[in-house]
Amino acid sequence: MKIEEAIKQKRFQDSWHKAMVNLLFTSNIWKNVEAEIFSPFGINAQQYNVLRIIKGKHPKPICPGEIKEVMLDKGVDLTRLVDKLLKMGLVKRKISAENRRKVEINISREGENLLNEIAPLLFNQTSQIKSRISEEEAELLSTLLDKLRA
Amino acid sequence: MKIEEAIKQKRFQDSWHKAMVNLLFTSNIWKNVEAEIFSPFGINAQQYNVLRIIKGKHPKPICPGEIKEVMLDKGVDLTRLVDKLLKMGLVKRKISAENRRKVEINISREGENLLNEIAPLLFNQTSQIKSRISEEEAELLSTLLDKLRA
DNA sequence: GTCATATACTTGTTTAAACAAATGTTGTTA
DNA sequence: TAACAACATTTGTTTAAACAAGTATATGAC
Repeated sequence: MKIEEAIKQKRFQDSWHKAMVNLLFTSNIWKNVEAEIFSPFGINAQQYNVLRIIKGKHPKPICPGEIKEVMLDKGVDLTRLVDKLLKMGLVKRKISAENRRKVEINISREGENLLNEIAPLLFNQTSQIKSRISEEEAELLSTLLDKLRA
Repeated sequence: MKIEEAIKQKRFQDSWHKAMVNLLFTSNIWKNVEAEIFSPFGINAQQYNVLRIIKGKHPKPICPGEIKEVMLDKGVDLTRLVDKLLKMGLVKRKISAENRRKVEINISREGENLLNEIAPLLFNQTSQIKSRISEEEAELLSTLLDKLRA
């Protein structure tokens, strides 16, 4: 469905404006799709991403500062986000022995299980996209988005 | 800058996954750009859009239900959003005489002035995009996004 | 060693999203 | 013309974002 029908707006200022509206609209839809995948597990996209980052360093521990560096969004409240993951039993947390300012976070067995459950569901979603645009088109889309940010 | 550098991630699952990450990342950046434009005026993107929708029907009044229909995001709390616009003196609100369940909203003179101040700033931002991608590329981007949602 | 500075998180507070329940109004139907 | 469903919006409550200020620890200059 073209963006004009999707948001019931006949005309746009110009092609660039239309593209930007489309960008926000489409990303919003994708966010909702992801949210529906995460929701049954009681987590959100941000928590999922943090959990993956923590798993990425496993079995070594990772500290909030390191997580923040890797994350797309810089203004995240890691303390309270990890609080929640801890409460759900998805991670373990302790103060570093070498540097008592630092906090060492590790993924728990339950955390790993959760990621293993969610991964195929997400993969499934992405697979549906494969039927809608070709690999070349996906690369082209990335290239255009890269140019857009410049 | 390519997405790989932008988020410091060397590899992705596949081209489709990369495109989706890029989509979310790029839309987030654009949202922040918009937020910086709106912030000095004490409003956010959602309030700006609602104000534009209200202006779009001016001088006829519009009711919350109508606004909701046109909006991209369906789960908006129109009551409290309009409360804020009212508090800032940007709109006027009264109960409909024909149907006392309905609320009639009109843009105020101050509201129109605000839109007139912000419009060129937004146009300026979009113009920068014109130097980064051509009109054909903008159309192509829209087409790819349309296919993505399908 | 002591003091200033930087680091690494944590806490507090305010503001906004999200979702369900409630209120008042109108249309419909037996 | 009650009774009931549908409608349009509001209110309440819980949960999460956002941003500034605070705490504890470490580092480095003198």
